[in-house]
Amino acid sequence: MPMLSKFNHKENATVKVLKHLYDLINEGKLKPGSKLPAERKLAEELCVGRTHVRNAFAELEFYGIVKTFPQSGSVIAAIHHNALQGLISDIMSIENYDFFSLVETRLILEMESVRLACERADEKDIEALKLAHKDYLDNFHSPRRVEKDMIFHRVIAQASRNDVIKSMLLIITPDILSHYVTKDFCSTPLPTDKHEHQIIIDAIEARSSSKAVSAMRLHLDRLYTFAKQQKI
Amino acid sequence: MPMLSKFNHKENATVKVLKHLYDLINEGKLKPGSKLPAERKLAEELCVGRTHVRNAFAELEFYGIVKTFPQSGSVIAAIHHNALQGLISDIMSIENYDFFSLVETRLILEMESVRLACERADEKDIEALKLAHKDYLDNFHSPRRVEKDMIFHRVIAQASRNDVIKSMLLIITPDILSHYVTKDFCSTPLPTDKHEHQIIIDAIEARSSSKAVSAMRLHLDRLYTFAKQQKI
DNA sequence: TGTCTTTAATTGGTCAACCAATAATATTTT
DNA sequence: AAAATATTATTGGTTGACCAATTAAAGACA
Repeated sequence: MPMLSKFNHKENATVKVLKHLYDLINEGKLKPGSKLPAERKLAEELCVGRTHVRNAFAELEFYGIVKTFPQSGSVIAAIHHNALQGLISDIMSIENYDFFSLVETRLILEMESVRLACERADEKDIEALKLAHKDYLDNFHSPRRVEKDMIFHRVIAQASRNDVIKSMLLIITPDILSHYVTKDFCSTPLPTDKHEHQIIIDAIEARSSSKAVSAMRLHLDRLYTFAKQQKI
Repeated sequence: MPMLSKFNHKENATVKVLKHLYDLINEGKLKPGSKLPAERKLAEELCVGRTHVRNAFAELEFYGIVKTFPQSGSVIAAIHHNALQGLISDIMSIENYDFFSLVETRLILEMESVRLACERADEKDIEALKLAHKDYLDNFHSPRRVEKDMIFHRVIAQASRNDVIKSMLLIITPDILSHYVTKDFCSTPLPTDKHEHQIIIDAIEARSSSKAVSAMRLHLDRLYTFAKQQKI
């Protein structure tokens, strides 16, 4: 049950608020760039607790279309009402993601991550990478292997010097993990994994981004194929 | 002030809870996979309101490392304590992202988005794309142009059939927008933008992913260059 | 009349009490 | 003694009240 949204949308109270804001925009009662109703007022009008209103506002703020000022109020982004409605609509429709999309996205981000790492990694990064790989090898036959692999990839993301990509991987990787422990994927370690990690390290050290990217693709190919056939 | 984290980290009460959990794991008092302390208990121990504890738990749940069960308690992910600490540490360190990383990530996601759209878009998607472009052209000399452009790109993301990428773009695009309205970027429309959109549409319709990707790169090149020189 | 000061109302942020569901314990029954 | 049942305690979820800061309004003064 992977989520990219902070809130569980089974709780309809929050989406009720979002829907109401959507309607207010639709009716022209809430102009883009203007202050939106006070939390208490909205809560009373919709007969929901103020907590839910605050949750809705927080989610909108997360997506950058609302800015809340303490003891003053909240304002909605000054973009056209059609765009606003589209954004809110998208936010409400955010639910659980399918496994394949998660894996596909991870593949993309990991490939870009390692490509950037080739350009930007310094000696310290490469040292950390080698250490993470050693740690991975030491735990190769233990259940910790999966987590050590995760750490290995996080070190690469760190070396990419792009905190946005790093955070995005941070978000989706645990979701993927929880998915394939239930599907009993990766229960037995493959010896090829050892070499694949080493190839990636060598490519980064040699600053060969093409080699690093293709090595990363190969490394994640089994997961990708697995996700693809799960989809069907 | 772009954030990828739902919570404002200026409020130190929440990070105080995260730090405490980190310490508990460090001291071995909180074992991976076990139940973590009750919200009330933590709140009292740390002399903070339960709201802050709940915020911390919600953030950890967002990143998939805790799961909360109503009227029962919350459990922490059953991964090795080193990995857990790394995740919590990363979460706490999430702050504002630099503009360049945001733009770089957007470029990556947009290119992949349009590549997938070439493979997966159906007639309905292409129709919506043409409509969005027409809408863009109609507002080319109005301040709405920026939002219409945003919608155009969202239609592409929709056609990519990858909701994870779509959501990620949804998160970072408003941040980028707010950045370059303050920097007075894109204040005057460039005629080339019109043709660039059209080239992308044609490439998608012709299922030519290489053309579509390079067209997208070209389309975002001005923004990318702008972000690059802002970085210095 | 116009400006400054003071006061009252409104706002988001925080907290503590309450609710229903769960888990643990005590009690009864077989 | 063991199992089933009833009771109590604990849990996350929710609500309403309170707090300090801000804003709007009213009043005083020039």
